[in-house]
Formats: sequence, C-alpha cells, structure tokens
Amino acid sequence: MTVAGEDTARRELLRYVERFALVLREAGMAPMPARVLAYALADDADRYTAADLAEGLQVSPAAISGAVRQLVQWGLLAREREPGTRSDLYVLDDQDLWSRFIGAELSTLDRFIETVAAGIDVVGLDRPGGRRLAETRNFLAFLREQLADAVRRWPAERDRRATDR
Amino acid sequence: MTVAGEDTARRELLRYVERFALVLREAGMAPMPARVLAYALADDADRYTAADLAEGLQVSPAAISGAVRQLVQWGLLAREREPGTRSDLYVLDDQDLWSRFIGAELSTLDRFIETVAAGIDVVGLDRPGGRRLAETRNFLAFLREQLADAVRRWPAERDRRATDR
DNA sequence: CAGAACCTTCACATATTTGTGAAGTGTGTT
DNA sequence: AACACACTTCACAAATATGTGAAGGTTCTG
Repeated sequence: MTVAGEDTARRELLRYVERFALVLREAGMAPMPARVLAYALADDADRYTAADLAEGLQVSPAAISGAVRQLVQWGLLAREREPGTRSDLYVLDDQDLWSRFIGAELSTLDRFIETVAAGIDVVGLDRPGGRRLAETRNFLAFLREQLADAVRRWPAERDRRATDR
Repeated sequence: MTVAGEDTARRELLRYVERFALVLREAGMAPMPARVLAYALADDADRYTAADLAEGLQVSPAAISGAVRQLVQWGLLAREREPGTRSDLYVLDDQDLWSRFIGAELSTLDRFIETVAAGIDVVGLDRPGGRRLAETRNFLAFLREQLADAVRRWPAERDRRATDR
C-alpha cells in the first residue's frame, strides 16, 4: 500500500471515529471521551500512550488528559505503566470492556432507583404521584436485576455462540 | 393543612423534581424534558395542560412546548384533546411508561449496533480494531435481546410480584 | 543533580445549549 | 366575521461546556 493510501485509510478511520463518537455522545458521553474510546477501539493497537491518542486524533494532550481520566474511572480503559518508561499506557480490556460499560450503567441505574425511592418519601404513597413513583422504582429494580443477569451470562453466551458456528 | 403548608409542600415537590430531573439529565435527557417528565410523574394529576406544566414548573410556555414535543415523540407522554376544548392534554401512561422508555432506548441501541457494524466494514475483520468492533457488536446484540426480553416479561412479572405479597 | 520527557492543571477564547419574551399561527367561540 | 385563547416558532441573551496553549509538577535519563 502506498503512503498516500495509508493517509486515505487514516482519514477514513478518523471520519468513522467521529461518527461512532457521535452515537456515544447521543447516549450521554462527553465528546472527547467518546472520541478516545472510539479511536482506541477501532484503531489497531491494543495499548496507547497519551501521545498516541493526541496525535492520532489530532487534538491537544490536555484534551486527552481529561478524557482518559473519565474513561479510566468508568473502567473502560486501564492505565498501565511499563517499568523503566515514562509514559502511561492506556489499555482496552476487550474481554471485559462491555461488561464494565454496563457495570457503570448499573451504578447510574442504582442512583436512579435511589432517587425515585426518595421521591416516594417526599410525595407519600397515599397520592397518585407517589404510587407512580413506586411503580417506577419496581420496574427499575426489575430492570437492574435483568441487566446484571445478562452481563453475568455474557462470557458463557459468547463462547456458546463462537462454538456454534 | 394551611395555605402556607400547601406552599411548603409545593416547594418541596419542585425541589424534588429538580433532583429527579438531574438524574435524568445525567442519563442524557435534556433539562426541560427531564423536568416535565419528573413533574408529571411526581405530581398528583394524571393529565396536564401545557399551562398546568408551565405554571407548575414556573417556566415559560415556550419551554414546555419543546419539552412535551420530545416526550411525546419518545412515547413517554400522550397528547390528547378533549372534544369541545381548546387545550391539549398530556397524559402519562403509567402502565406502559417504562416499557416505552426502554423501547426508546432499544432504538438508540439499534443505531449503536448499526454504527459499530459499519465500522467493521471500514476497518476490516483482518485487523485488531475490526475484531474488537465485531465483538462489541455481538455483545450489544445480545444485550438488546435481553433488554427486549425483560421489557416483554415485565407486565407478568409485576402482577406476580403484586400478588406475592 | 541537571535535563528532558511526559502528563496535568489552569485560564481563557470559542462553540454550543438553554430558556425567555415577542410575534405568529391556528382553532373554536360569540 | 372578529375575537380570544392555546400553542408554536423565532431571535436573542445568558449560562454552560469544550478544547487549546501555557505554565507547573513529577519521574526517569545521563
């Protein structure tokens, strides 16, 4: 492949990264974390330095700094440090990545459920609003169970699907 | 209860609505739709005119207009019109509300899955990034199945839980 | 121990989002 | 037909979020 071809593929990758990031943003993620996650997923390396990410995405190191902090906190990236080197390495744990992602969503869901439960106390179960909130809490609790269950079953399910074909 | 007591309860309700709306916003909802949904859920009426919502939330009718449009589009509010009256009524369908909510999430998830699948074509299955995207698509597809299943089972599950106690 | 490389923090300019008031549109009433 | 009411659309001001460059730490190298 020529150098020009490499550049074209690169530009195409970046265009795709923006597209992917847009979907993540619509799901509530901030722009820069979305870009970094999309880029780290779609590009070929399985570990990136902050400089890799900054250069690859054509953004400043400062922007990377904030983005990876979020992603690490959510468990989507792991920060590693090779002994005898000066740069952090950000690693995509592709085995557990999406289980972690949903794990983070479960925490959000927990806050959600707590907040709804608090509302039941504020409004009171004797009023229509309170009964609606109670129903909401029950549904969300059920959903949480089901989600947690699905995440738990995924590794086995993946293996099953892989051997099936 | 005195008039002053009513006012206090009202203020407390509004404070709670803001708190609830904040959680919805963190989940990606815009502020005004979040407030309207929280208010409609927690207050006692089961149908509201736009004027009710504007006055109840202390915001302009213009803000309500945009918010209810979103909520109606997502299926969280139904717009009704009593014959012989000039105002639209917004109704919370509390039976199906959260099934609808998740239904909307499923659409988001579908776009997500499509976008990831498109990325596999861009990157190619012969590269690590492509394989990660494929794995992502598989997980999301599985998750989608499980979510749809959970939503489908909720009505029966709710009845079962209600009769159990 | 000085220097360099890397990352983070901070202040700021820019872009985006938000909600308002005012004007506009449509519908039913008198 | 004219009016009144309810809702929507639009332009704008304020608030918020975003990403950059520069300055500041920290950790490894020579």
